[in-house]
Amino acid sequence: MELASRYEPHAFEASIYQRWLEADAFRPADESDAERFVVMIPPPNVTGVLHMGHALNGTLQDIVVRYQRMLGKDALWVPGTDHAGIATQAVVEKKLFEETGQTREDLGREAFLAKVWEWKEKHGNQILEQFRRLGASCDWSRTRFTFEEHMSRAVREAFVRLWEKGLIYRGARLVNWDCVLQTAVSDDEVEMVSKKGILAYLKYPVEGQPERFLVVATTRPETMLGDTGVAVHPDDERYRDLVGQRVLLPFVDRAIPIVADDSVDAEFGTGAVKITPGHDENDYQRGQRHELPLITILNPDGTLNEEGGPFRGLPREQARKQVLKQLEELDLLEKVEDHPHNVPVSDRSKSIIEPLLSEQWFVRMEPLAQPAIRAVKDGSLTFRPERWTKVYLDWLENVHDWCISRQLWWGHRIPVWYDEDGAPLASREDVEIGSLHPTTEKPIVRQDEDVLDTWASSWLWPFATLGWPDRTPDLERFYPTQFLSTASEIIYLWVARMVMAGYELLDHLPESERCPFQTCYIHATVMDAKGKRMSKSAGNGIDPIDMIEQYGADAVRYSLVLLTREGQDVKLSEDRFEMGRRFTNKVWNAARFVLGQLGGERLDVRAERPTELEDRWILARLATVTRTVGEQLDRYAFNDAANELYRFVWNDVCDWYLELSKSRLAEADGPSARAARGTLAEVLDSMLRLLHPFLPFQTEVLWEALHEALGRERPAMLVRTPWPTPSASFLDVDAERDIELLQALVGAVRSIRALTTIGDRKPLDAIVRVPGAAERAILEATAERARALAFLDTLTIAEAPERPAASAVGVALGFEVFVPLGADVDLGKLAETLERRVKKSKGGLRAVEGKLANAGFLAGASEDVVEGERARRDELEREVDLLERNLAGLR
RNA sequence: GGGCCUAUAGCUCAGCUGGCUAGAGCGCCACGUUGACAUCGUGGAGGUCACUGGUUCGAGUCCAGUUAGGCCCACCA
Repeated sequence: MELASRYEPHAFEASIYQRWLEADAFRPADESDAERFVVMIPPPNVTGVLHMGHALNGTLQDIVVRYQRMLGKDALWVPGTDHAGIATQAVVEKKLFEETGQTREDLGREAFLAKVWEWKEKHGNQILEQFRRLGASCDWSRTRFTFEEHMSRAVREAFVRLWEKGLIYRGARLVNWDCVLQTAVSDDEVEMVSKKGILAYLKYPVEGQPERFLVVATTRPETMLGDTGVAVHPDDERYRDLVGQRVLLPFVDRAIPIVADDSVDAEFGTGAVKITPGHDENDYQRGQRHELPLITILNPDGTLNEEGGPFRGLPREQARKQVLKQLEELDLLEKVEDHPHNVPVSDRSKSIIEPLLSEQWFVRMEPLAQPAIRAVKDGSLTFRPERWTKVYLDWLENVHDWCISRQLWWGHRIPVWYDEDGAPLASREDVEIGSLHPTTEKPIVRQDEDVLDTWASSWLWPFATLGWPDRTPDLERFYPTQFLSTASEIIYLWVARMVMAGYELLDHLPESERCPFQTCYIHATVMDAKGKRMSKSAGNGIDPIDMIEQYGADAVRYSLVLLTREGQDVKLSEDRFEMGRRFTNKVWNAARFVLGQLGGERLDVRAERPTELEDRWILARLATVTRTVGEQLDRYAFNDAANELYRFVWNDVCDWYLELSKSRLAEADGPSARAARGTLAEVLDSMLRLLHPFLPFQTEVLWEALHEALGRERPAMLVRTPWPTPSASFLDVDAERDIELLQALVGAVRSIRALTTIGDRKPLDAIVRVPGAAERAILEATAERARALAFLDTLTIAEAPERPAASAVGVALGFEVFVPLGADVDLGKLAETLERRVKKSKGGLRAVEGKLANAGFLAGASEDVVEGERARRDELEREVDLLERNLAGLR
């Protein structure tokens, strides 16, 4: 096939992906004894649009899965989406309101849910489509959705099991109330945001002591209407006589007690704090300690209820202003100060969270946490980077009960039914209204209205996707999984809970096999160029699909991996993708060059024995790189592997091997040319395989072209081709060392040539004197190719220069380079160059001598190492000597 | 308040268990190619490795402290 001179990703990506799908290339064999390797995608929200975090995470997972597949394992990557209760419901409600002016209540539960499903069917696939654009090799036949029928069964099974063990309870608690979405949200969905805020000093008249006031400081004056006490520190002299007395609450004329409580900080504000048990977690606890009543002053929508006295019906923000205004009019407001403080904000609606007393369902977490803690302690679960282990453990060791009920419609309905007296019944199956409660024998009258937190389904993800609670073949075969890659912010929300669920619910397995994944890899957070987190609201996001369209999926993948150091957040700007684009272009052109050389002739690559030093060298490098990259991928060191390949492809293959081969390839069909072609084909073959996990599309195209160029039959697709094995027979230490000599020679000639002119041209020939006979032999053998690389017409390797009168200058590494008589060498610059090199070499010499002189080093180092250092010292000494002689000669 | 992370060339970052004569990519300067590479190659300038102490024969690398930036957790009204 004809290959364009520039890699054009769009010409291939879609069709290559289609061919993978048609070949069913991403699906593990139905029956196989091969080792398995399983990855579960962190299901993105159905409402989601691919962002850079997804793109990075998708790339990393795909690299792992493709690599493992090539190793011959049954690699399975299960894709899917999360129904994301609040987020999705909010999207659809908003759309409904915009289009028809209706609310969900107007439609009713059934009809509204139908709308959400309709929306999901229409838009819910977008993000998975986007994963395909990236090249994700998921087994799409196993695509799952957290709200599908099967998941509902799993969710109910889990709920009922926990219920039966007494781990689920219903209780009145202060929960984080989202007044916009009108639902409880969990602690983990609340974000603390720093706000300007105020600190208001309110004067509460002391009962029975006219003209005496107790001043309390508060950031939320409107909650005073729910006050049921005032607390001071027991040791606070100022208020000692007031403890046990009462103050009169303005507006509602309620007498509330003054109590002493250790939790009060006498230094803060006035040292007196109002107690509002219904609207503050601390106050709730103080209220409990002092047996104070609890008054709720808000409606679920955030307006004041009948307890609000004159402010009833006002939204809380307005109530705050009104309370202050009217207190001022009554002369009960001492002052208002600015007071920056943290305010809880809902992740979803961005509205300020209100602590509100309500009836909710909870899961007792402490017992579930124990096995999850053991999992990391006994090594069943490893975090990468390791430091996240501590974050995970800290949370588990101080875990709070989990509020699992949500006042939403879009979600798994809580599988609890009540009889006419309100006695609950949890059931795996739907319970018919009117049937009898098995224990109370009273008729069932209703199902609980609430639904479960989204995470109450996604915590079952690693096994429910495989068929649990049924003991399906998939579950038997693919659980537990090996690798989970996700974002740090969901270690609590998701990762820890999955581990708990695995241990708790997969009780048919021995404990050692329950942990849902072996390695939890926490990927970098993608920041913008200024180091700010990328987010839609900040508008600083870079759309991965835009980048794919601009640079190609492979380039985007490679750029992301090159930029992402393990454990290090990554600052991203658009121009960073240029790096990946250049690399894909380089690979493309290197391949194009090689393919051009092969030219359709049927070549038995392996039959061609290497004839030259550089053949042996590049094959040795290939063997080393193959081994190294394999090891790096085994330990999920993606960035290291990408760097290794980058250097190999660009510096070794392109800059050296291809260039060295050119003069040989020119001689049509000699043994050297044939060996070069054979080696090129061998290197390209392995290189494409090594690069495939990173650049799946491009390598697949080139793979086909390679086999065509070799006149072979159409091969298996690269996606299903085995990973190369590092060939031990290629390992060749001598070749690696000798090529360094050659590279040094070329470097020396190049640098002297740069400083030399003949008229207005550069000299076209040079003579190099090499000190040792062994080196000379090597260099003579490769002089022809070195000449080409140094842009010379002739290059003579000689023991003694044949034209001794020529300007002789030593540059580096033991060579003396002579250029023709009449050449004009920039002596000033040359001297500078030499001086720099002398300085460097001397520095090196000092270091080596220091090492050798050093008793500790000698004692700690093996004889080989010491020997190496000695050789290095001798070499450096020669070098310094030569350089200094030449420098002296110059002057 | 507790915990974590980061500080190395103009920019973005490598530098694993201490041996470095501190690297890469981009950018910049010079030269060369334009028959694999709307490019590529070669050469070069540019760094007291945040600061202060310590451990060591030897510290960018380890320890302590300081400073600056970022993140997470936490109930200061």
